[in-house]
Amino acid sequence: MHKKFDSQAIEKKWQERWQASGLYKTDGDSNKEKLFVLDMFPYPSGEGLHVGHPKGYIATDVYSRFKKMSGFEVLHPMGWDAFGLPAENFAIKHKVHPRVAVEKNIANFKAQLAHLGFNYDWSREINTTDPEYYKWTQWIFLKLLERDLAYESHEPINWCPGCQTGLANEDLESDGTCERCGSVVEKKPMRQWVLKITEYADRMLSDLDTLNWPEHIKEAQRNWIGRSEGAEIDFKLTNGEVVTVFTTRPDTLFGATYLVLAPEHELVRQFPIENIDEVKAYVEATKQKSEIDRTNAGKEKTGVELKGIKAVNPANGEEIPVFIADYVLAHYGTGAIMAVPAHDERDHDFAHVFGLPIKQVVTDDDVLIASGEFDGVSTEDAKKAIVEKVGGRMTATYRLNDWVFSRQRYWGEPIPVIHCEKCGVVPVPYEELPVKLPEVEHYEPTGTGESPLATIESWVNVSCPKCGGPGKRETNTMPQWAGSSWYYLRFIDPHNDQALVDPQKEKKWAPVDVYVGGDHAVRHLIYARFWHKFLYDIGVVSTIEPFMRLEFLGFILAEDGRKMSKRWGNIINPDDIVKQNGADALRVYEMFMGPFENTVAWSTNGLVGAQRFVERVNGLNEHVIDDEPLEATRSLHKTIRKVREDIESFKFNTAVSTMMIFVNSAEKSGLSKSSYESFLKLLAPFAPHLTEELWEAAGHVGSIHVENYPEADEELAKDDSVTIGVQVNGRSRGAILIAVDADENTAVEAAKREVSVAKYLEGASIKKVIYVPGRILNLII
RNA sequence: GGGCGAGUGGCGAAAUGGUAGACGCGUUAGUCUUAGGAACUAAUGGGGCAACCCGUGGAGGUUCGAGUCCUCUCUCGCCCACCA
Repeated sequence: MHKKFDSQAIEKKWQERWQASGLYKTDGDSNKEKLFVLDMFPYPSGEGLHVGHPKGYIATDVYSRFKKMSGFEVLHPMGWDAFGLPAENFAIKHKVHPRVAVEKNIANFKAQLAHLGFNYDWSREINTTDPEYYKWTQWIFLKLLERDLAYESHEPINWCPGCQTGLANEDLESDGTCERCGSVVEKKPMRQWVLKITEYADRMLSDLDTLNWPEHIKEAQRNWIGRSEGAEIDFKLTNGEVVTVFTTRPDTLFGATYLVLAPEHELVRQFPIENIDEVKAYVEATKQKSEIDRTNAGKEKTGVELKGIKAVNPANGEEIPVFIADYVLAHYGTGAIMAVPAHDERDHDFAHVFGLPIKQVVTDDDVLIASGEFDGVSTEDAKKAIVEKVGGRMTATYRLNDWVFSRQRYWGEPIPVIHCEKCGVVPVPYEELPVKLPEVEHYEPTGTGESPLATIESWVNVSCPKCGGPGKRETNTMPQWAGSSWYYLRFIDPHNDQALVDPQKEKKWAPVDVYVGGDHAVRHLIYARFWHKFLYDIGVVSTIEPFMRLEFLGFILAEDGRKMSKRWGNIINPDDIVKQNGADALRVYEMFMGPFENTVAWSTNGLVGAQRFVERVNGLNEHVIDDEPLEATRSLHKTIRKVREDIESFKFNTAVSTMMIFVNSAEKSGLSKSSYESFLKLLAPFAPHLTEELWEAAGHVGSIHVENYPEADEELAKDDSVTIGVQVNGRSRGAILIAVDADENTAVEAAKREVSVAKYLEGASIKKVIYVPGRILNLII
């Protein structure tokens, strides 16, 4: 029977009691086995939550409640990733301090989350914009600087004219536009701070194997790091210089008929070149081009020959021409290539435009020809041999570039260094951290490539910590990804002002055991892994990886199949659902919608279905009887077994459906009080409010959420008879009900008695019997 | 162009190689009603009066038996991409 109930009253009652009793506080001194369950913490936007946001939070809530009830001490915290452009842009538009806007947004988010009954330990709440927090973000930067993993560079970087700030490669869409504002990103030479993430490329790649992550996320990371095995080969030039090229195909060296340098290549500036004006013009023209224009694969190849200079092919001594062309990228490999038009499509196109020789050196069978002593050698064997012969080096290169780490915006962590005329870059002494963001009149970017901080002279002008002379503070700030690259560690020890994290506590809680989120397959996870490995190297953390298991979630679309957005007016606020249908119904529905990793459209009808289920549970005590039939006991224990397995593997949809099946059958058969209470415990992680209420109504004093999660009794879960399908010649012809342990003869005899089967057996002899007990009987006639 | 996934009813989806479509939504019929977008009962992949036949994107294959394994192919999604 459905039994409606006042969900709002029940939810309010228990949410208040839980908070008052500190039920969800993590015990840092517990002797229980630890488990760190973490959500990707949200950016508290002004829009508030829509019903899609809590999906992951519900999952971690179910999982951590389940684990707590299974005897684990669970660390399950929440915090705010609150630096970044949206807050700043909001502040500019509405003329309020970003801090004020962020505080307001956080209060709103927190209230929305509270209505869903999550079991977060709020005493560990963190906020990346809190100076006590970003003190340690700055501390990490100084440590990186100490180890030469942070450096200043003047190379051209991505500049977004819309946001008026430099960006990392990771912040660009694949079409070369800014992921925030959609502007076409330009290349602009400017001073910036860069982190040597490439130093960790190999470790980030190989340690992926140690992680329990979805394969497609690992693959996305491998793609992003983009390791290519190949060789560096030196080409001598006729003017005495040497150009080093990177190639993955050293076996084709004999087919290299010209050399191409990136227009930005440093040697280009140093050559005495006959057609220097033409070359300069081309270099200039390249600078003007956006990344999109330059990397558009379909367009005709352009370039300029460096006249008066030839290169010598080290394989055969041939003199070959040298070009600059924009299809060669300065920041990949060595910024120079040997061109093999016969075996590379791009080189072929270029050779075609410039009328250069095309020399085939590999057959269709991957065997070398026209390669002197290497003729007949396989490409695989030739690679090493040729590199050795010409004195090259086998090496690897990466698509990944160092991390452009400065932003010319206000709302971020100040980079804690001081520029001194005498001493150069001087780190702010550790004891002076945090370098707090000063108050400013205007947060608008200056547009000059300088941060708004540069306009506050009283803040900028300081004395050099080293020599005491006049110095200027660094006015660039860190990117939004900084604070989120280590926040999981702060949850372990959120109020420590002496260390980033206490080593004892770190050993107890790290790493994150289960990490849940979506949307950040590459950036956040790459950056966080990089910082974690660095923190490992300097002894702050004890594990080589931060997140052992990752569960990637699929989003919830609006009912119309589009993304929920203000623009489409299709946003559903969880507060409204909580009011109309109840938090438990919302939670059950979001877990039931489909596989956790699937993106599924919201369905109000589906939600009502979940609500009906919750209401049936509310009426289930009316079916409690003194002696339940064996069938009901069996059903309970099978349900327990399945629900436990499903929660463990994040298959929440089938966990819910299993419980639905149980309720359906228990309503018909009746169930004992003990089975009823076991079921309440089983459902408690999904519907914490109602189960708590029913638990109390059943006469219990303590919370259901500290009860032991039910365990299946395998003996009681066993069926004694089972229906199995019967096939004749592999086609289904009926079914028989037999004992689970029935032998083959019994099964065959039962099949012969079954009318629907028997008619196929008439006048035929059984040649072969395939009998899989409990599964299938197949008779071959 | 390269890589990784995924294709099952009207919809979200289940299914250690063993009666495909559990569970939920929707739909249909009925019951009860102070007529409501409530609840309950039953039916619900397609075709056929029926016995039966056909069905997991398509074509082959392995197997007593294939949604599941193998080969080829089509479509969609995601990631990377003038990356040498």
